[in-house]
Amino acid sequence: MLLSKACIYGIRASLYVAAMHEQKRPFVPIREVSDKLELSFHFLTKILQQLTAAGLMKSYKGPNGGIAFTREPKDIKLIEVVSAIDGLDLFKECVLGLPGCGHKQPCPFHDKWATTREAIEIMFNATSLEELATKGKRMNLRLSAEITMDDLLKTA
Amino acid sequence: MLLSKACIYGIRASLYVAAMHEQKRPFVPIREVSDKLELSFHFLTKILQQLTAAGLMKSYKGPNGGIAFTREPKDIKLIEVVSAIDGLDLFKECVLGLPGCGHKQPCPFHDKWATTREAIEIMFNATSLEELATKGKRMNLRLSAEITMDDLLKTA
DNA sequence: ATTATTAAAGATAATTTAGTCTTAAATATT
DNA sequence: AATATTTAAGACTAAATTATCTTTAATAAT
Ligand code: SF4
Ligand code: SF4
Repeated sequence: MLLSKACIYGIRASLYVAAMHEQKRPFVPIREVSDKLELSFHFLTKILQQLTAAGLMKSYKGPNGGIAFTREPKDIKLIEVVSAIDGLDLFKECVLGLPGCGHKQPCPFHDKWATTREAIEIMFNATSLEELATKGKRMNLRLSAEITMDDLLKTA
Repeated sequence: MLLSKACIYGIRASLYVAAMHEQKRPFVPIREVSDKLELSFHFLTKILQQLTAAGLMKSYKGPNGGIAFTREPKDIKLIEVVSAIDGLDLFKECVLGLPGCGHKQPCPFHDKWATTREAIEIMFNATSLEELATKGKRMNLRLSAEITMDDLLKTA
């Protein structure tokens, strides 16, 4: 598995919040996100705390509170979410798990892996939250097992 | 992490056995592999059993026993080792963990991920054990934290 | 002030992955 | 036949990840 569950949930939640942001509703309660995406509320809370700790989101307690991005979703790349939750190891590590990739003597897989690894990094680096959220809305794609963007926005 | 530890150990062990195969020493005791690569003998045993169960290796008990590939390492692709241990989910799954990738409505990440995922699959599909083992020998690359091919072959 | 709503924090539990240890079965050597 | 070597199989333990539950703190509305 490329990304941890926590990271996947964090990305999906980020895409939901980004979609709401475009609807001029920047502050969203975590409960709403967890309900809509069918995620554990408490688990998601912890994950989103990592995003606020990383400065990607801000939070506000109390009625009408919630979470929101600190910057415009068009300026936030997916890799920032990945970095805040899983870290950047995926883009630095040896595919064979050997320590000191890039410093020490390479392993036989190095050249091929370095190329592939970079493609993965570029994918996350070149994709903004806004881009995916917009595309999701335009094409009514899904953010959950059976729930598409239309479903999500309908009852927002 | 792209591959599980079990899968990583399985690949590293396979590369060692492939290198020995080229030295006209097809049957290698598991203990030798675990010692050379600094892996847990029992853990590695279980992993290699998956490779024999998958028909990739054969084993022989008793003195001078060990494991060996059933086919020439030049005809065995890395993806076969990955498949036997981690399965092929990595090459089929949604990057966002949604079920039914390819059948159900896609997620917003789909197009980019499908491309990257294919690059990963090609990497494992287009690389043979022999290729990496030979390259490792030729360039004295490492198969363990501090142990290069030369070290491994020297005391074989 | 009181109450309701919300995120933060922390304790606990369940699951999966990783790793260890023991015993059994097969084979070769003597 | 007895012994040593080696893989197979299974029980067990440890660690990491995933998930749940409870309590606390902040904020708003009444
Ligand atoms: S071979 Fe390359 S990818 Fe693998 S550990 Fe060495 S430097 Fe890293
Ligand atoms: S968006 Fe694409 S990659 Fe993601 S689940 Fe759907 S089909 Fe799979």
